[in-house]
Amino acid sequence: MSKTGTDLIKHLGELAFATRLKRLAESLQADVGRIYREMNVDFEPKWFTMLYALYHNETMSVIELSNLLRLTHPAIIQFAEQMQEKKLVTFIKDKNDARKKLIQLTAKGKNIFEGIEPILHEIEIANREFLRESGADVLGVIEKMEKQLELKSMYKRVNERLAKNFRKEIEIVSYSPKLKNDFKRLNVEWLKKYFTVEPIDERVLSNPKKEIIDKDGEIFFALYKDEVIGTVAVKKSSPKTFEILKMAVTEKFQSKGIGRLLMNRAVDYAKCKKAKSLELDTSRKLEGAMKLYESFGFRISDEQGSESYERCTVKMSMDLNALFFLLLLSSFLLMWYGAMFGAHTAPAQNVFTDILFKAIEHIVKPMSFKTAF
Amino acid sequence: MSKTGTDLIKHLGELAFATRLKRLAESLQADVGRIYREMNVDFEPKWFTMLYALYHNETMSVIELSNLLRLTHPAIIQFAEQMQEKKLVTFIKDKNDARKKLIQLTAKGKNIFEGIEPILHEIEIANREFLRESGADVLGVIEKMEKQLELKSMYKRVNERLAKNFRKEIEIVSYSPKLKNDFKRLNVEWLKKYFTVEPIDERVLSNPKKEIIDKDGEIFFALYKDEVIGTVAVKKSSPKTFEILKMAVTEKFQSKGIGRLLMNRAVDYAKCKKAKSLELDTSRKLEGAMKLYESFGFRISDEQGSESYERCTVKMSMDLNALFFLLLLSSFLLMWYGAMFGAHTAPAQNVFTDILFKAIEHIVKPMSFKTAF
DNA sequence: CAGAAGTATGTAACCACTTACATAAATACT
DNA sequence: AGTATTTATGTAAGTGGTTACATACTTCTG
Repeated sequence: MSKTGTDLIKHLGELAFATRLKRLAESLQADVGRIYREMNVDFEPKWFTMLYALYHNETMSVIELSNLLRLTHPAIIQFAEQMQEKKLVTFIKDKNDARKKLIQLTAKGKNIFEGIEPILHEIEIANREFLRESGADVLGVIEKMEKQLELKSMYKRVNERLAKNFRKEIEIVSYSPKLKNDFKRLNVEWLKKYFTVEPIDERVLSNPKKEIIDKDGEIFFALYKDEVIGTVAVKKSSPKTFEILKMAVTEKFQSKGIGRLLMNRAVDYAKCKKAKSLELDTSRKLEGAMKLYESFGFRISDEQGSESYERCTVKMSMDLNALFFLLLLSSFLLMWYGAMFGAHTAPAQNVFTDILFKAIEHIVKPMSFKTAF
Repeated sequence: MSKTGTDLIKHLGELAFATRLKRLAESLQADVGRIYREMNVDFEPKWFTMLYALYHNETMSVIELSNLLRLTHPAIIQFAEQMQEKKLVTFIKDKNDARKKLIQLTAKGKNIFEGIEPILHEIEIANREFLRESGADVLGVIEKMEKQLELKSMYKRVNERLAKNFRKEIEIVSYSPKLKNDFKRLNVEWLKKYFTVEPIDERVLSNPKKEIIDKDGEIFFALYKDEVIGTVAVKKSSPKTFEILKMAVTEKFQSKGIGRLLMNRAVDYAKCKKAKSLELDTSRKLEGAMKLYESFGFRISDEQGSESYERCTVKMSMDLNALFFLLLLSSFLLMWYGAMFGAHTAPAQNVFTDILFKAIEHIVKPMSFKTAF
């Protein structure tokens, strides 16, 4: 007990920040609720925002209220029914849209609202004074926090940190015979989930040595604590072109950047082997994978219908010379902007980076590297 | 819609401050909950504080946890049972107190906690960064707000403002025959609630002219919008002493300062009639009333058992000369402290005022005015 | 040492919502 | 014009607590 004082939530600081904030908010809400109750107006505090909205808007639909009050639509329906019981609102069918139920304040409803206005006024003043006493622009800070969360939710913030830590523990290794079964297992997992294991898949997955390694290729594996969680293969498909194929990350560990680690190794391998271009087959169905490939510089070179394969294939490719040029261009742009903004890492700069990268992508995307260079 | 933008809660500013705060807190909590869920640890976020407390405290009772986590004891019991089902805690009977149920983490519970520690660490850092981005000492501001509320709750803040506004609309009038029934009605209301209407009450309440007015007395009434909501009587009980009696405020309007308004008028009346001392009868049962009388300077002069009356009576009295002296003393003290602190109305000064008044009361309370002067 | 008062736990019912799912009507897309 | 998709509402069940009340045990008081 002595280790944590008498208020654990407070003691936990940033770790229980949300809980503490909620506690404060609930204590304030409870107090306001008590005020209304003791005034014995025939009215419940939870209705207040809805009453306010209807007082200023004549009629509103359920969804409109739901959006305005940021509550789910069942909540609006429940409140509306409670208020209807007290004869504070009536329901009207929308003439133009038979689905819509319009909610409208009755005369009694308007009266109640006008009746509680003096109370509202005092609540507002009491809150204003309370906020002033706290010595900071509290509403401003809240607004800032809301905006910060809109830019990047707390979920994303924590998750990104966790993924980064996780990636540090991943080891990428090359093919060895004892990993043969993992190569097959990992690929069969997603093939079965999205498509079927076709004969050509079966041949490659069962004979990695013959089908990949012996074709001037390599297979990489992602290891996490002795567990094989991902793989990718790369092989020569023509004298100056390498193909990337059989990329797989087990479901439990997806969206954590393992694919990127594997791709990095595969592309590096091809570069070492003096590849001039890279290609791969994928499918529109595999959105995540396509985004990953695009981020590496792959562009769609040939979109087939569902003719030859059951899974309608998208061919993607990338010219490694063009990529080199692009990197050079980016570096120059980055240096220029670096000079402009100095060494700060302020948000403004990040926004600028985003715009810059978007712009680069816009220039680059329409080009077909195969023909442009 | 256009009048209120797309977020009513934000639009309402100070009026919906608590709701907005709660919304922010809940969105943060939901995000953290999602992190835990996706980590698929066999653990729910709501248990976290309890797990933390038990990890650092070996065993804790239900009430101890309830105080530390600031949750009600049924909440603790519910969480504890859920955690027991997952084999995270066990229950032990306290050897010294058979009522007590001690909650203790199992080995599995400790393991789970250690397992989520890296997640906790990232949550803490993500929150810290988030708070830093918001550009103010948010935890400090929250602490300040909590303290501000501890000093005076939002309920009290709003209520005091409302009561003040309400009192402005109260009119105090003197006796007139058409108020005769109100005098009786208001007094019968509380007499019936706390005691019974005894013959002596009945006589006074039914003959106000003869029993009060004709004894060099007066009856005052509090009016609110044509409604008679309170009354008090004052009459001469000996050549230099006046008695205050039959004070009543209808239940609906109690705790709003009406009693004080009535007492003020009654005491003023007695002063005008050159009274040297005031006296009244009341009962320990009527706590609120006794506090009011004390705040006017009345002190207990004679406490009878329940002999003569059914309601065991407390006699209170006050020497008006002594009161005058006391006021003089207070004025001097106030002047002195005014000079010391200047014209500010900072909280420090209010605290000082409190101490000062407490001190004055301590000096004054033990004195029996009847004998001291 | 009995009885009153206080404390620790247990339990039921409620509260203010939410999630998940269902259905009907409107609109978009061949 | 017919079908697929989207939108608006309805409904049941769940969630994370709370309040109110009951019961068992302990401590205080005369």
